[in-house]
Amino acid sequence: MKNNESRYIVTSALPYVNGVKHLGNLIGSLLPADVYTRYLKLKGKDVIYICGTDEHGTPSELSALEANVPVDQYCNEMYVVQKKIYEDFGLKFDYFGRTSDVENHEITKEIFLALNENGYINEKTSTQLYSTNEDRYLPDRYVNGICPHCGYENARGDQCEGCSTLLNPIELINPYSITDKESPIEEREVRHFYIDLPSLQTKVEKWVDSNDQWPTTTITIAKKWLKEGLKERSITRNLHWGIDIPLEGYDDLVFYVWFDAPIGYISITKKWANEIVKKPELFDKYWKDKNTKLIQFMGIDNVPFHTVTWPCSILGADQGYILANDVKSFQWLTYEKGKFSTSQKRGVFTDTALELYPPDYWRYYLLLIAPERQETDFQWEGLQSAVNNDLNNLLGNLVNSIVTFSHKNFEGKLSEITFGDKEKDLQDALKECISEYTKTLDEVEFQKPLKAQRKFWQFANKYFQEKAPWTSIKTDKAATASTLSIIAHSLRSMAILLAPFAPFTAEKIFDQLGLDAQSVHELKLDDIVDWDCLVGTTLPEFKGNLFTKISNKEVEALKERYGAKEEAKEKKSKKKYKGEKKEKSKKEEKMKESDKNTSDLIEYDDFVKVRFVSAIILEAEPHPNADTLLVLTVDDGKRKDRKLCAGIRKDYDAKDLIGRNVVIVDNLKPRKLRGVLSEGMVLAVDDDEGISLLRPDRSVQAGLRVS
RNA sequence: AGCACCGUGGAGAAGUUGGGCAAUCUCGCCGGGCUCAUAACCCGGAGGUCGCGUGGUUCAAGUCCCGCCGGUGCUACCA
Repeated sequence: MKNNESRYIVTSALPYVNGVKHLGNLIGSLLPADVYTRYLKLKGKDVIYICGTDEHGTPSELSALEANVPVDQYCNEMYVVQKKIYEDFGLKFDYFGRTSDVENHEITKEIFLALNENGYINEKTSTQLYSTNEDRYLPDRYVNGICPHCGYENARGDQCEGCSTLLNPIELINPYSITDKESPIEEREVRHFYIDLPSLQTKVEKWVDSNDQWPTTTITIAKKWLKEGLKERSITRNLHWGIDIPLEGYDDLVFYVWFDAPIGYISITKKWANEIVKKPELFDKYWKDKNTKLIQFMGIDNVPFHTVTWPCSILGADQGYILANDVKSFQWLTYEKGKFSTSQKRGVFTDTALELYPPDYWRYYLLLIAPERQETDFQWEGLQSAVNNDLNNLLGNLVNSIVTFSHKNFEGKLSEITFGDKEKDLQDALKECISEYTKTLDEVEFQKPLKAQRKFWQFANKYFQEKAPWTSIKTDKAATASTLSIIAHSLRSMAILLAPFAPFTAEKIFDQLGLDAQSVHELKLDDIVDWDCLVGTTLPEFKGNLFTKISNKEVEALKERYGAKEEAKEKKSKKKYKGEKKEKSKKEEKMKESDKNTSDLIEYDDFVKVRFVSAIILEAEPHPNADTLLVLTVDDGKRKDRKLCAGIRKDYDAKDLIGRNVVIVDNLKPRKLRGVLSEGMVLAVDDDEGISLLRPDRSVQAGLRVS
């Protein structure tokens, strides 16, 4: 039955070794790849799941520096930490390796040499900034300085956030290292190897075009890069931590992490073949046989590397490695309407998640909201609802019910099933569930197969309710026994279907049904429907609830603790504002009513907190990135270079504003508006005719306080 | 700025590739039923001009086209 086509390699984007990942990273590739692998196994396919840590590059070096340990030791430690977390989440890799392993060094060098042999490698020199105290060359994003175009003081090496001009770090005035601001900076000539992507464009384009079954987002991104035309790309860096260049005289260089990281998929498989299963011949069978299907999971940011640059390396090296058959990408997961942020401590990280709740709670909820088509939002109430309503009420309670009822009346013995109309409906519902489940999983979707399962859970509850065994027990014991038995069999099917998504729960259900818990992972699609395998067996005594509900109190506390509160409030008020705007245009009367409301009076003390001062406009120019904004330079009595963004462009010409008196809010927290820092706010009113700036009755000097 | 994606009842999502009879699901809300189980489960109901345009195409648009507004991401040496 197993033919050549049923061999798969599933990969998840390699998590960077630096630090514990948040839930977005988990659902963005690791978790779906695990579910998909488990599903392929359920289908009886020959499949391996390959992942590992991506370890090279500047961030590793810096993190190690901060932790005050050698970088290799740092990576060793973090590798262990991450690996443990993923295992605890039930991610069942065939092998979780590392890009710093010797196999990756070897294969990366081989690929480089092959590319060089085939004429796709060029050497070039460029000027790079070097931080003398740190003894490091500075990647673009690790250097800040004054923007030569707009004078913005903290322009990044790659792009000025003030005027959004793309920059080369050597253009910066007074550049400094963001990791050591005091360190003197030198310009140094360095030579680097470049991969000649332009020469490989036709080949990779042909390959991309042959993959019209890819998800749309994947294709769109790949084609966009190709359309713009590929540029030569440097594949080496002046770092210490990385893979050496296998040529004489380049001891100061290592490969750029993005060159060697994806090669990790190959090298980790090699290590798996050699050391885990000890069948070295499997390596070629998986990676060099055209009948292997490579399915890669990743966040959307990784798509260009997996559809364009890495395939270019493989195609250019031409060593027979296969390319991806499917590149499944995920959008971002947001956290309570904001971003997950390591620095601001917003969001839940994988280690703390496991301390809070069992892995299946997270797996179920995250997969239910998997950001497949669009960004989706993690919300504590969502987790609560998924756990309480879906898992506990529908599934857990049904198990609970059957076991206790059966023990009360039948000593846990399961009888044969008598099939009537209702039973046939239940069978049909399961068939439909399986059909939806396989159809959507074959399309590499995750929300839908879960929802299909939930639908069946509901159906089973409904059946149970309609059969009302607590009533029938009084009159017809045999029929009641049959009802319990068919539900017990349904639960067995549910467990098998659920196993790829929530493996621990599936095991628990099997255990409660008196089956071997581990066997739930070994059964195949054909084993799911079975209406007599439990007949005559005895259910074990009730082993306790499958789930524990999450209380409202807990949710409140969690929100507080993990930084969800503030942001949520902010967003709410934003929404309200939007809503008001809508009403304003449609139902203005309501607005007037709310104006009359006197409950919003403030104390004098509140008023004096806001410092309104007079100012004079010195310059005005259009905002580079926003059609509605003007950037004003004003004299506020203290400085003559204060910049304010004002949304008045549709009603004012920049040139008419020079020299005008205005009133500004002096102590408003500066905020960046579309890339330009606005230090304050100009007062204006707005009616049907447009915007009108406020000004003193006669011309006055700048810096006078409004009182 | 360019490009891409997104904007669907109070909340979160599906539906947009191939336009078609009642816009789907989960939660929340209102009312009812049942009691084996963890205030569970089951049934019924209210609530949406599918961001905006009195825009275009069409017999027909949430779905295609145009414009606008809002949000997010990417723009190649952070990974």
